Amino acid sequence: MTRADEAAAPNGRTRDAARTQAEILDVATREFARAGYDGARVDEIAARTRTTKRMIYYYFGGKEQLFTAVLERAYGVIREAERRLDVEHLDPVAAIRRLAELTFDHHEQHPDFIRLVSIENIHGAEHIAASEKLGRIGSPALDVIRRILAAGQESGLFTADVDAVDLHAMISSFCFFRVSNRHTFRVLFDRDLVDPAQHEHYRTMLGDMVIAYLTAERAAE
Amino acid sequence: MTRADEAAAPNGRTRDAARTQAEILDVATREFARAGYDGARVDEIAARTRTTKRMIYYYFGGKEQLFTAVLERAYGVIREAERRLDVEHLDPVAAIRRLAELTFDHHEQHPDFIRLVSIENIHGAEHIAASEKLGRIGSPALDVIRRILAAGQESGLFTADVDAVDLHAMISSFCFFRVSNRHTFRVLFDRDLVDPAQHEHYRTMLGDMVIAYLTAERAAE
DNA sequence: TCACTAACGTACTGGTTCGTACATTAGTCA
DNA sequence: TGACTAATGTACGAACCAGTACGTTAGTGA
Repeated sequence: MTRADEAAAPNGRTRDAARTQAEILDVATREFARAGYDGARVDEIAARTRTTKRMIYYYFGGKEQLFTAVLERAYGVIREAERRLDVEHLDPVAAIRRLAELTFDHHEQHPDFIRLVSIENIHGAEHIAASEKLGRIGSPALDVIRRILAAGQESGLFTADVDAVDLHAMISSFCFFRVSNRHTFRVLFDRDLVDPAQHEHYRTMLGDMVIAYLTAERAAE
Repeated sequence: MTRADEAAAPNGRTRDAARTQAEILDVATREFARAGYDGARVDEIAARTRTTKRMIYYYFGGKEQLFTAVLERAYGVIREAERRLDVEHLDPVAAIRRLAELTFDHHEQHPDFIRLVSIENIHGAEHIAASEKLGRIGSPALDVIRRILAAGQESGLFTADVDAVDLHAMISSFCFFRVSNRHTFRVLFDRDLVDPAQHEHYRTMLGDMVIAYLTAERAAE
């Protein structure tokens, strides 16, 4: 049930529902990320698969549902990474920095995911709204942030009274923008935000920004 | 040469190249922002105009060039707003906050612009790269940031040694994300980042974040 | 081993959509 | 005022593309 089992094939053409579906999802992810929802071609996806267009409709129903399935899997990947994060042993400052870096790294390593989310926003998030899987789960990152924030605020280390969702937005915005807008930013300002040589530079900048915000001395509010 | 001059029309149908072009651009902006580049329909744009599809090709050449023209005008609007900004009389902290708020407000008030930029990034910024107008101008905001940053760093008020482009990226990321990703964010985290009731909340958060970053006490670097 | 079904392939269609060939009219300048 | 051109309208075509009707084969359980 894990992936393909090429060995079992008699002459090369085996029937394997799970593998076929996974292959379609892989190719569809690239195609949707490449060209957007309307720019993506079902025929193109089929052509890059070892199967045919008929199978896409057989397994997923249509282009819309295929895109929804692609989104569900992409969100699943980052949630899994967030779940694996362990910051219990760190102090609040180090823990927040660690979480921010996880988001930073994941976004950088998964530009297709960023593109899919951008595309989904162009379409008003209608696909994830219709998805049952993505509807009411809530991100694991949010739970982590909540715990760190509570510890940091209680100890007096964190002076800002943000809530977890807003802090998540702050971290995500920096990480997301850097990848999603790198093309226009490069053309307009002649700077590559995803230049590997600047990786550490921006990673540090993000952490500094978040920590500075959380620990700043506030004037009387 | 400013806009239309309805008065001159004898019975309602006048020939006015400037007005026709402006009207096409207005409608095209909405249509591209609504549906993305590939989702936008040239026929739909023509239908919502007082002219015909023929005119779109007559004046702009094609769908691609029309989209480029739409982008050029949209960028022109924000650059004009940045040019009008006057922060010379403010101290560096207030000046940076003021500039951040300008970006914040502009992005909030021009969601179509945000969508167009998102769409352009999906397409690798190929249209603005091909544009002569947008190629080598550089944003007025950048000049403003450079001056403020120099003053703030000289006076010792700003401890961070960022450059103007990176600071611009930081400010833009927060403002852009809030608008561009509001749909997925609302569905996934049940929070409307563009809720009018939270306008001041996020505006303050942005300013606090940037100022905290710029003025934070750094450990020895 | 045979029947049954899940998995798969081929060929096609109906609607859509960008773009254009061709025809026409309003303004303007000599 | 008449000729010339910029501006505009109509009708159509060719390609493209999501989706499907119909037919076939591999595995599997009785």
